[in-house]
Amino acid sequence: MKIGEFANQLGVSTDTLRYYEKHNLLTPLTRTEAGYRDYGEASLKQMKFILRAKNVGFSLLEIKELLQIKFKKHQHSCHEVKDLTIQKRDLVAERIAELTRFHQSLSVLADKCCGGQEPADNCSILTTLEDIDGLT
Amino acid sequence: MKIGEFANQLGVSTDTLRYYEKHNLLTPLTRTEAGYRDYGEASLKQMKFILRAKNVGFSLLEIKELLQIKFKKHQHSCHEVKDLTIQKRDLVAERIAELTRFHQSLSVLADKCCGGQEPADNCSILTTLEDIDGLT
DNA sequence: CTTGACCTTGGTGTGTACTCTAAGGTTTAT
DNA sequence: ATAAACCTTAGAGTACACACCAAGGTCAAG
Repeated sequence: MKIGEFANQLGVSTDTLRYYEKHNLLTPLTRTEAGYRDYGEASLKQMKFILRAKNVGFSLLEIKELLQIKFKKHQHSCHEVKDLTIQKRDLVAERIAELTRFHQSLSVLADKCCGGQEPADNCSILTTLEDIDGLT
Repeated sequence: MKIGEFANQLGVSTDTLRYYEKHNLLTPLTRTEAGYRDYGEASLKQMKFILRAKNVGFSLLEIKELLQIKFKKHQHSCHEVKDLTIQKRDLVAERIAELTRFHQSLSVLADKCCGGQEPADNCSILTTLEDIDGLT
């Protein structure tokens, strides 16, 4: 299968596939005589793995680690895989916590403001940002 | 006040201050004879505004908008300010929702895996990423 | 046999918020 | 007088995950 058809099947761009190849996430096993990439069943499976991993929030770098483990499963332990997963989960949790603080602060600000059409001279959002030191 | 002292007082780097200046967030009013930036009380206030806005999650671009409103308060309405705030809040909420989905999926994966020292040949995390199509 | 759709490589551009470097001028302390 | 510590500019580099482009080769249909 050439790159275009392969990309279509997966709903990604050919650029993406070449990018993944350059970054050692997925390399087609063979090339045609003309030098075209030739993707097969194995490539399809691997791409699906990558896309699923992306869907749960892993970065491409993390996915590369997962793939290296997957390639040599018997040389790695369940522990390693679970560790990666938990590390990622905790990182995501931290980011959620930070964004939740933002959301909270923004809600407080928004609630303070009348939102009317009058000039913003006394807008409580602006004055709060000018005056208050807290708001972490 | 020269840039180094000013930066120290605020806990930011001199690079950051020059970066903000280049992007029209904060420009010191005057320069010394030698061409050094000279920061005053007004700059301090404005930097505090910027840092607070950053603390609630606004991007530098959004902060620039807020500053433009702040400079000409009577030409803008409360409505505009509240709109910016609410737009940002909703954006943050979307990102939180996405990350929460990630967190959920990662938790499910982690819970499935024993995490033991045995080889990863049958690791449920890997097999789940290989096999299952759902996991959105 | 030529047109159009595909493929190749290598390189640049995007957004965000800085950080770092090079090459040089200024100020302050000894 | 000279070294340390500051300042200046312009420009490049970082992370991340691609998208886009140019210049050219290849393949199937009409």
